[in-house]
Amino acid sequence: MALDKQRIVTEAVALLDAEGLDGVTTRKLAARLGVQSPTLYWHIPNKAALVTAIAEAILEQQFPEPSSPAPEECWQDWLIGLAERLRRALLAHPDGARIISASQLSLKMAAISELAMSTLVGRGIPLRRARLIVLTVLRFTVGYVLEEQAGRPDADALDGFDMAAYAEAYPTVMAGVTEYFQPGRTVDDLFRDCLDQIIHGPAAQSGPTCSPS
Amino acid sequence: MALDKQRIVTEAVALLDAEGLDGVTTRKLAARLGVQSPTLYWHIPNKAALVTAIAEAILEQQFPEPSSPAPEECWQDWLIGLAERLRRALLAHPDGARIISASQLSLKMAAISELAMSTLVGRGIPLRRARLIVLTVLRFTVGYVLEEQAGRPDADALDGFDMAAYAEAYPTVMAGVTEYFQPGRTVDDLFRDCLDQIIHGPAAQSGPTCSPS
DNA sequence: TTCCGCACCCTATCAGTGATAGAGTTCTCT
DNA sequence: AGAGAACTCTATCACTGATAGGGTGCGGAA
Repeated sequence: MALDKQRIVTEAVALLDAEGLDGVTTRKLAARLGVQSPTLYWHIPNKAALVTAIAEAILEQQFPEPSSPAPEECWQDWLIGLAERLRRALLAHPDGARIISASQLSLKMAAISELAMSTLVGRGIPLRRARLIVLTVLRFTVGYVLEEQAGRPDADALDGFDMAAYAEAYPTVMAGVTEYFQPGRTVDDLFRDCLDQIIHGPAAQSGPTCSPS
Repeated sequence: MALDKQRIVTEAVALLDAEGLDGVTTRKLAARLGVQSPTLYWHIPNKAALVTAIAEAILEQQFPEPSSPAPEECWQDWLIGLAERLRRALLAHPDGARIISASQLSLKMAAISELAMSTLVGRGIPLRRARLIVLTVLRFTVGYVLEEQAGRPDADALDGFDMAAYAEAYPTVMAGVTEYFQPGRTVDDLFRDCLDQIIHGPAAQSGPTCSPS
């Protein structure tokens, strides 16, 4: 089978799924492709470019077409859906958020921004506010998933960890998490509630009110 | 001079300032300390722990004491100030945001969360809302600075880049940035405006209205 | 005073990383 | 048939984080 950039990136994503970002090494990737590692450099300038290509592929997978604008639903719900799709794209692969933030100059990300901003402007939102909202939502989403995917503490870091002391030192944080997850709420709900906080503002108490404007 | 963990971390931060995160290598760090690299492993279990220690040091520098709660100012402004301090802490060193997000189980970060949440709860905000607000603000801030500090595209990635095509493909994004920075606004203003979006909600048009509740 | 043991630093070395130089090999077009 | 582009190879570089294991010096106990 011919070895082109397309096939390299596809296999790189598979390797990513199997071993995580740190496992994506030129040698392992070449081995999977039945080739020696220097060969990759004929098709790809360097590893940073490879990571960027992986990022584009991950986004492409969840946002194939420019993603249709909303038909008749309010822009708030639509934007929340967009952010949730983005989050799902990042969560779909290990270290997804790290990859996106490491990739430089993602065109796909720019396309998402463009789509979101133009949609909001089309709904009558002033340009500046549209920019602020979209920027806030997108960067929040990346930051959120980044922490969500953060390597769970390995055994070394955990043995010197006193759970009881932690709970005592940070009681409010502790109370906050136990309170939230009490009634069967999930981490997806938490993300959703944070988005509501951004988009609907302080008024919203979990639920799409979709006030005009 | 005795070589303890304190001195190692201090010198590591200096090395970070000089060469960025990728320049922080065990050998270079050891050389600066007048020592051989394996010596470091007597004081530090592995490099991940070193990065975590650097993260704590960076935060400590900007948040020395638990950071006094607000005396009489409204919590909105206080929280914005807190986020701005966090942003400044991350911007104060190269790759600051990357370091924070790479560090696992930061106690200093937990302390900041605790401070923020307990302050809001003390002002009468319900526990769940306080958690949502604080979580949103903190993760947004990290995501924001992360992109802010993202390596500007190196010359290789830039030569195949058509600025005109970019402007044509993403006109709304382009218009948004030129509009925003037109009247002498800075990136600090942009961050501030995004925070307003989160904390004051859609009503706020740049300016601390601080409505009750 | 001797001597054991711990704290600390060393040399030597490992496996693995991204990347380059330069020598084949094939495939296509003239 | 032959030139040259397209592609893959071997060999090697400079570095990385990390470990093994041997020293050195200073403590306190005998």
